[in-house]
Amino acid sequence: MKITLPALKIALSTNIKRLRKEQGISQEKLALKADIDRSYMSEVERCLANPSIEALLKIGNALEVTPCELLQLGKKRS
Amino acid sequence: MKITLPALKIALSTNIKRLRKEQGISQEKLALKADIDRSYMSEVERCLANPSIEALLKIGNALEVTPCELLQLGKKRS
DNA sequence: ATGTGACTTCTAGTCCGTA
DNA sequence: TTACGGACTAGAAGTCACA
Repeated sequence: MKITLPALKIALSTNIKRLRKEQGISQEKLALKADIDRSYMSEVERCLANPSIEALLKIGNALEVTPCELLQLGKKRS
Repeated sequence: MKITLPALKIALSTNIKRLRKEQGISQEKLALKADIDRSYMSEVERCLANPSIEALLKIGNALEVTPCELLQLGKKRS
């Protein structure tokens, strides 16, 4: 079944928030580490942005996960 | 270790080409199915584009895989 | 069937501020 | 510390033509 864009954005947002909090860092610190703007990071977490794979990669590297993991949806069985 | 943007693009390109050929469809047909431009699809496969997660989603849906699978790097062990 | 160039439009992404 | 706004610039994405 097809995934929707909102669902994907929510998955991304959830994953970022979870990983960020696990590492105990603020949105701003993460943005700094990922070398992207803090207001844009905020938009990503609020599901307002539509980031490129480059942005995804930067965030992933800052959180030490693959871009793929950032997009992982809440697990489902086939 | 950090992933580089070129590496990610190559992974994406490779995955798209592989899946597309498995399904025996042309770049053009895939572009049509994904509702994106044929020339843009060509750029993605040649690692020239930096697609958004929306574009990723469209291509993934057309190929019936998750966006996550499209970004999967050539398997490596931890 | 695909690559590529030239061009346009729109949005990704930055930078600044305020609450 | 985060949400949210406006104004701006860089680059994603669409269209068309041609090799």
